[in-house]
Amino acid sequence: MMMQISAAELEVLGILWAEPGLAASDVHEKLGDGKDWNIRTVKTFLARLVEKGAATTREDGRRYLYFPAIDEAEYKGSAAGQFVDRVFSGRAAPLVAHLADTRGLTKDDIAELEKLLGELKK
Amino acid sequence: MMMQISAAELEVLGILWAEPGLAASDVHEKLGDGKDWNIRTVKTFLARLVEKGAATTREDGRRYLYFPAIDEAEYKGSAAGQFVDRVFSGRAAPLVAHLADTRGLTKDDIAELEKLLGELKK
DNA sequence: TACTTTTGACTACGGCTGTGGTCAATAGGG
DNA sequence: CCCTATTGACCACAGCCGTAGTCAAAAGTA
Repeated sequence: MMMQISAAELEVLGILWAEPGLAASDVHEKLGDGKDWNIRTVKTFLARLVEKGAATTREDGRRYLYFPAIDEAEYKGSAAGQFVDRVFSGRAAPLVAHLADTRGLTKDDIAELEKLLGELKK
Repeated sequence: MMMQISAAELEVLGILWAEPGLAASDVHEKLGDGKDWNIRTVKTFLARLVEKGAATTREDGRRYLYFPAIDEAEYKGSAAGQFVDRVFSGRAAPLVAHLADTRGLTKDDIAELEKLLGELKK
């Protein structure tokens, strides 16, 4: 059973995956445009990630530096699995079909998927 | 902005998509093996789906028959979109790659995806 | 008719979530 | 040296979620 990480927490964890060892204020600054969370909100999410075992801290003087404690690829794979199970009864193809249908896939997406399929067939 | 439907509610809604016009007790009976929810729990989910506008009712004597009020394909497409945005920055290919990686794709999946890609390229 | 079952309506309740406030200690600026 | 800004620790609070319980009316059953 995979750790339960909320959307907001994942946003924060994503920043740590991209750049481990940030302080809370750094994470706050690196948030995307849409997310104008209060610094305390960011700290709450960091604290919850630590509680959940998804991140760890190292003391750095008066503050903490935060590091991811779970593997990005592993987490994403598991999340993807849960999602297809939940919504698409475990079938990957309908998922891609729906994506293609509602938002379209770029030429790049298609090329990348083809390459991937080529490798999988071996 | 898509309706927010929880995992448990979606399970119930899935039953209504497969067979619209069921009563609460019918839905209860049709639940998969793992889900041995109390009938009252099922009724709570049905009521919440109605509150959220994801299902509607028709009176049938003393009870209600429940019908989905949102389109299955549309919902799934939107859910898939939100998921890839949230976890994979909107890229479909890495999602499939992770699925392949952590759980493997069946020969059927691969064949289906290839067919799909063939159509998309046209 | 008297009892049991089913149904909808309403209520409960602890955990998770998003959002941030309060407080006290400390570090840095003037 | 004093004031302000920053930081962690702790707290709050409403809304959603999973999981039902209670109650009263109605339907079915002996």
